[in-house]
Amino acid sequence: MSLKIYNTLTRKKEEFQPIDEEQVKIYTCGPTVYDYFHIGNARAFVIPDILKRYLEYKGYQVFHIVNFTDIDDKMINRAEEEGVNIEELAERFIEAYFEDTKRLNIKKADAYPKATEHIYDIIELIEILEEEEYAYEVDGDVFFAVKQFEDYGKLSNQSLEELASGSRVDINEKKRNPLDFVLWKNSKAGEPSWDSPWGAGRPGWHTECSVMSMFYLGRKFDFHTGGVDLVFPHHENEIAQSEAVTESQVVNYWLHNGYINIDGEKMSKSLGNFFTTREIFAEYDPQVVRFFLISKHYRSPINFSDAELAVAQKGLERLKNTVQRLDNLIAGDQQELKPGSSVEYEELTELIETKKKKFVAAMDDDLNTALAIGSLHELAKELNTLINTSDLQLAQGLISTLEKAADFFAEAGEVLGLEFSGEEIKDDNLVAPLIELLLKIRSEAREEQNWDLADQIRDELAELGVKIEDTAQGVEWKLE
RNA sequence: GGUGGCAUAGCCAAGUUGGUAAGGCAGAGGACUGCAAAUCCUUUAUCCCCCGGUUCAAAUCCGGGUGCCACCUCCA
Repeated sequence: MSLKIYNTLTRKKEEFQPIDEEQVKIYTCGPTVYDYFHIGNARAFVIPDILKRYLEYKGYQVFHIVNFTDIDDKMINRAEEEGVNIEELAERFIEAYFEDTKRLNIKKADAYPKATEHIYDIIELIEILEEEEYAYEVDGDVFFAVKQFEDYGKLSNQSLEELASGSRVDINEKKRNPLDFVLWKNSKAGEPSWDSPWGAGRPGWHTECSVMSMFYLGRKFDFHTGGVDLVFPHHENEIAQSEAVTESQVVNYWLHNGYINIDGEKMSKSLGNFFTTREIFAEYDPQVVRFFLISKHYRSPINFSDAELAVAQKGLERLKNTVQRLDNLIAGDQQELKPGSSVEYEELTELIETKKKKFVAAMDDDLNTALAIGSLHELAKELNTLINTSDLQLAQGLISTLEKAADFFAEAGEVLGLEFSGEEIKDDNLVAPLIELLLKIRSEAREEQNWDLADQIRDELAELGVKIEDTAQGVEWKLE
């Protein structure tokens, strides 16, 4: 079985053929670090993480680059608003990015280049484009001449004429063609700038991704990911820049995730109807947020709401519950085991295999996480039915079969980036109130002179390392 | 105007090399339970926006229509 991926470039599902059998290269358009990222951005970071994890599951080594856009209009404006310098602003939100992606259980990329670290590489690329007559300079601005690039429009499946007719582009007298885009921007007074052959200025947005992707991944790499809104113009322009230089296809597979909507309307920073990911973390476990994001196919638009998250929470809990029961049974008192024949559980073993195959087939089919999760639910249902059987005998054959099921859940969890079993990360704040609660019960028991219960609470808490002291001022406790 | 996509039960949602509708949530019934909660099980679409066609067979293919969303301006 092999992985099939929908390629925006060809508008078809294609069988994945790695350039290098050993190592797959992925470039992801990362955030502009002027704010906390919102739940829509989160999707664009989780989806490539799923791709990466699944490729690793399939035995590939993955080399993944995520860039930070740390110089552009938004950065300049926000820095000014907040009265900080741009570097500080970038640093702050890069840190926030790492915190938030960590909580979403997104694996680290191999490198996180910043645009400002590659200014001279960007200048070099523009110089080549200028030499080859793909670019022209007007008063310190440098533009890419889209007419010079024959394939312009191939990603968004648009011809220049079509793009022009629907164009809402501002008329810029300097441009030869309204669709020409800025490679190098002449800086205004007070703006950050770098010296260049065209005077002081800064790079245009699209250029950095061409430069950084080829710098780290070479002139040919496997995947480029981003949100659908980046198809045009960002990725279209990136193709133009890169391929004008390489004269051959740079990216094999373009992956674009769908939007997150609010009440059917797209969520975006410009519309202001967005929720930052960390805002949502205050209400929901990051695992739930991740589960929500992958419970639908990555190319479909998804609606975001409190109700949807609540549904995701219940769905995830259901799976976790089953795995927990499984773990409990497996860890159960081994002495109680009765001899059992493995033949009895052959059916269950087959079932696990079937669901596993379904899971893999779903992931193979354009990363159909929704279907894959469905197979987990199906297995959970079967296991629960079995576990609920009152005359369930803990025979050795059953235990090893249940272990297979638990292994499968662990494996699936690794692919999906979810933890179904094990200790939940409980809020530390829970410990103190719990102990206080027990102490209150103990006090009540003492008042009723129920010394047995009171002592039991004290002794068993002591075993757990909680030492109780009855003082004149009341009950005190401490952790040993 | 161009381009891409969507329309499946109360809600969310999977499903095209055509073969007789996954899964989740809610609802209903039940198991368990001193009570409650939690948990678990069962159950819910004669039918997949509409019309027509191809076929032994279509949610899946073809033609036409309707509605919705996105991109064509910074946006994941």
